[in-house]
Amino acid sequence: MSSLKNVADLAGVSVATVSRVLNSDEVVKYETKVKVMNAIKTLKYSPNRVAQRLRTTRKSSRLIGLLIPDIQNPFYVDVIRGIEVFAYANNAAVVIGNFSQDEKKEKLYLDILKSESVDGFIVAPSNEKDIYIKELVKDGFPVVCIDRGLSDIEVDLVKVDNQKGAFNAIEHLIKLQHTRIGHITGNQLIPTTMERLAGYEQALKQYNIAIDPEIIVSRESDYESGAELAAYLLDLENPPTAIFTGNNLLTLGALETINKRGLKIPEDIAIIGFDDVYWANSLNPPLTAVRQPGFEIGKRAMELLIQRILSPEREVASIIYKTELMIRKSCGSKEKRL
Amino acid sequence: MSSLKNVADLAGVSVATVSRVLNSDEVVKYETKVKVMNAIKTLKYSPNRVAQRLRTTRKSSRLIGLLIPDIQNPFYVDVIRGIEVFAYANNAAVVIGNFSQDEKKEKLYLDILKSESVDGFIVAPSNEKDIYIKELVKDGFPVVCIDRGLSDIEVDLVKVDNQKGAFNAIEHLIKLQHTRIGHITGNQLIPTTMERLAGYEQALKQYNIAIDPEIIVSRESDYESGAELAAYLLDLENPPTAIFTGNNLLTLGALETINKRGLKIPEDIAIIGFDDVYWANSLNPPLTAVRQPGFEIGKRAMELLIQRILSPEREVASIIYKTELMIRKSCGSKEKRL
DNA sequence: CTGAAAGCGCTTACAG
DNA sequence: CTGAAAGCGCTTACAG
Repeated sequence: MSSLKNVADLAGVSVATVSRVLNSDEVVKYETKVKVMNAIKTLKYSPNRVAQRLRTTRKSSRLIGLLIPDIQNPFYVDVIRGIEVFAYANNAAVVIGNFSQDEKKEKLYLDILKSESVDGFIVAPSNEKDIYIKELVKDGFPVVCIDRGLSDIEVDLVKVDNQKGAFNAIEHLIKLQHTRIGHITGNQLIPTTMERLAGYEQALKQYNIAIDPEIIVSRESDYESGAELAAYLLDLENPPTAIFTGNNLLTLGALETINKRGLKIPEDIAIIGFDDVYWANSLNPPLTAVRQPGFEIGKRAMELLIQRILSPEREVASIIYKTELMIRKSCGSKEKRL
Repeated sequence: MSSLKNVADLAGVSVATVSRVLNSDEVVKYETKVKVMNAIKTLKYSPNRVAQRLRTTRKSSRLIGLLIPDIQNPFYVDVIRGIEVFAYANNAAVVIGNFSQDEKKEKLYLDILKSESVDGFIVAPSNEKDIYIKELVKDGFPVVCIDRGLSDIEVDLVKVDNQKGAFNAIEHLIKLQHTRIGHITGNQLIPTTMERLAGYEQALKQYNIAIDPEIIVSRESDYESGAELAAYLLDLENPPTAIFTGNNLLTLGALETINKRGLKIPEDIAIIGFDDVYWANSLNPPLTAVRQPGFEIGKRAMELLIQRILSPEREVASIIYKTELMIRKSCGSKEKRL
């Protein structure tokens, strides 16, 4: 790979001049510029991003650090796609860290990313008090949070109105005459879990349905928990007629249990999930779900991050997207139940 | 963030010495080492990976470039997980490029990764002749290919026996008395597509079933193609009784069409897919599929890459994993059909 | 308009 | 056993 020096030699100018034309500094004379451009072309020169990054300031060639709790969750792959498309358009590369909801791993990745001098971070904090992320923000690194915010500290945030989304889901179920609605929540340390639970409770209250703690169950936010907690719910003496699952993975797990028992959806048990998937129609019956715009969330987060890098002093932004209730067939239809 | 210089000053030694203890150079005197260690601890010093990378040689702090055709495909997320876990254990970070089967984007990412001075590449070439990847190999960069090889050039490769996997799938169908088996293949420019097609044809031949080109259909390797091609197959005057789909996305798409038409699986139409997913049991009925060990593939690729970086001259390795036929319920059972 | 020089944070061959 | 110095490939303030 050729260097600035090589280009300079070939063009018969100094490295400073070459650097100037690369950074489109207006001062350089037209003829010089042409000579340099030609040299660049014949050497197929392209700047070394590592060297650029070692300098304190730079305008382009960014590297973005991404800290994701679980890459197996399709919601996050949508987010990643959004980030990546926008990054690509901005000549930025992204370093990815998947910490699997493991704080030790989160810390290690954070350290690696810091020492890679990334220009900024996009992270989903493991919880509201996440000290590592807080430290990052305090230390003045550009960071934007996705999906989950941070308490007691100002930070850019892009997420969804979880409470409203859950409320809509439960309301939908209620209008379909369900009154005994179970809720499989995610890990209760994760802020979104609590917001969705709040939406669930709010809907029940509003429609004067008593909240029964027996049918609100919780463990981790993963597939196995979904499967096991669904089994628990179905084994109850007075089982729910509908289940609201707190995320993608939980939904899929619950579905396994329901299928395994040969239960019919929605006749035997209705199900509505938080998080939509692009293959919701491949499920039988198609899944009714609360859709988060993952791609848009990623894209917006990347935009905010670039802004933040450019103007560290701009006010903190909090972008709350609306969810969309994707009504398909897993909750039944009004006619049927009436 | 503190630098080598800061540590050196605090410890009262030169930066060279600090660097030596960091790189556990045996020569440094015990007392000096202790002083330096303390300084490192009090300053919470951690080396700048960018500066390290700017130096030509280094032993740790690697950066790995990953070029993936489609992050929406669950197979690749398994691969990524495998890569990432092994990378993490080796203090390596991974920069990810998702090129969506778009050659322009592939080229751009490759350029970015090169100028980030990554220590090596793990890539799934867009096809066997992929000139960019070939160039990379010729230029002496450490690269290991996954899923798809390269023609006319020696390169480390980790993949699966696609032909055998497809053969097994078709044989399974045949033993279940299916004789009219449709095949929705992926993009025919992708090597794996052709290998799977070869397995399909081999099985039919071996069991003396005529190959009917009418029921071998192909477009892209994505969801929409799966949905549309399944519709095409089902609309045929003499439609197949079973469909073999060439990958994950194709399977999901076909499932949507089958569900939409209210067809029963496996009674009305049997389906077997290449690629398993962790939520295959959440499908109704559970999907019979050819499983590729994605996680292991990723892990192995990362191992090979590290070896390659350490000894660029070692012989080229070609690791072919076996697939596993995951028999569930989407193809019916022998008893039923007999 | 252009060049020489300093410096970003490291590592390592060379002296001593 | 340790330090001074060169150099990796850039950018930019300072001269001219």
